[in-house]
Amino acid sequence: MPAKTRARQRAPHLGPERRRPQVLDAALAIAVRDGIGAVTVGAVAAEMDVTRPVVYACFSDRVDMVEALLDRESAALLEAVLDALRGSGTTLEPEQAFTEGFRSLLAAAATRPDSWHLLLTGEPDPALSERFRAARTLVQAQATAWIGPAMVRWWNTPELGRKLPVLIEFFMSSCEAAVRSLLDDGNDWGPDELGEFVGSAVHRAFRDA
Amino acid sequence: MPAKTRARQRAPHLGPERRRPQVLDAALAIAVRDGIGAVTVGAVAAEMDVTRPVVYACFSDRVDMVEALLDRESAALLEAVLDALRGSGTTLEPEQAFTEGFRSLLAAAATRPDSWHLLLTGEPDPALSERFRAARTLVQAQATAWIGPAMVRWWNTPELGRKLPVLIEFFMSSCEAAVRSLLDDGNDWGPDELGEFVGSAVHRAFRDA
DNA sequence: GCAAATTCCTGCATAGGTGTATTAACGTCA
DNA sequence: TGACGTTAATACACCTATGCAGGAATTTGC
Repeated sequence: MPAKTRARQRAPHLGPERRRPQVLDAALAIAVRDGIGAVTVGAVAAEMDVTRPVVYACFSDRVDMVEALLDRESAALLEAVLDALRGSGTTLEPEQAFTEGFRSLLAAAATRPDSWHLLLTGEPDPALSERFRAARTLVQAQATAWIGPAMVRWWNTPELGRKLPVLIEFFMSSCEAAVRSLLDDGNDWGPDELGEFVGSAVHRAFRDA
Repeated sequence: MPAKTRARQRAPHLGPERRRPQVLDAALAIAVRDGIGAVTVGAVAAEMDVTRPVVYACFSDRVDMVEALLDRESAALLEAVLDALRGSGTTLEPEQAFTEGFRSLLAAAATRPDSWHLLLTGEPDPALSERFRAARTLVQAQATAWIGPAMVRWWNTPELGRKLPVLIEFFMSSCEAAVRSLLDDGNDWGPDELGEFVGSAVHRAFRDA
């Protein structure tokens, strides 16, 4: 026997079209396991038991590949977050708005934990930090556009123009903390009760700001 | 003319002992400017207008160098944070405890913004993430040891054992958000008033948890 | 002022990553 | 079944970073 027992000496002929999703799956697995810095073309190829040119047939570039990954993973999350923000706008009670918002945020997080892990802990690569920043900035802008007017309507908070940036930063961090708690190993909270708990806490912080 | 006008063809003989702090300063500058992933031996050497072997004379290793940087930068910060936690424990009023704590936290942050920047946005390197995690874990443990008993004393919060991990995660994120707000470019808050504002908000969130 | 030790620079070997051209195997369709 | 186009592997050139020699310059001590 000339070499170690290889499962298959040659991978099946699937073509770039059918390999693309496999490449992104492998890249996500590596990013979650070893950090996004470990997502190299070689690592992805090894993860799917294939050689590097196969990956290059799917994406022109390493950056192109990771951008595709971020696009795919962030699309679902972004939609979930924006839904959470919009959905809770219709609710009349302020506290319910927050708790419902956090509830649906956490429900979305529980559905695709790997995607959340990626977007929360990512950004080691200077060539891609722009894209992370952009995703976060978009959510932040949406949050500002929703929370600002709501606070005027509900509590007519004084000096809101000055306070709002700080409160938004606070809000974003609270969302991250909530998701982190939910995805934590020793966690025994369900998305619903955790959403209510955190949402209500954030509500109290904002109400008398 | 054989080459471009070089300021000094040969750097002065200082020796490893006097170069060590210079190396760390250069490393910090690079980390803040381009991220910690850009802190390579070559980059540090170029930053201080010296060749790589000079850096290797000070630190055996790239990891050794960055660990020394983290040690130096985190030492002052850790002390400041622990002081903030302990100092606010003597205060009797709960709300004052939070506002005072955040005030001294932000005062420390304002003194060494680069260090904070490093520890908040760092961790791209798998070989060093352990150290980042350790620093954060230590602060987290201290926060837990302080906040847990205090909440029992002040409000006798029910089901605290289950809630505390979530609240601590929430608290840590709030600290990060506060520091981020303070270090933000368009920020017009001083450490004191921002500390009071955020501390009071966090207090309301915790009081009725 | 001059030797000697210290300090710095030039250059090299190694390792790992990128991106591409060439070659060999697979699949498919006639 | 057999030929042809598609697909994957091998192999290469290049780059950047690491870590380590040996030779040149500067301090320092006498």
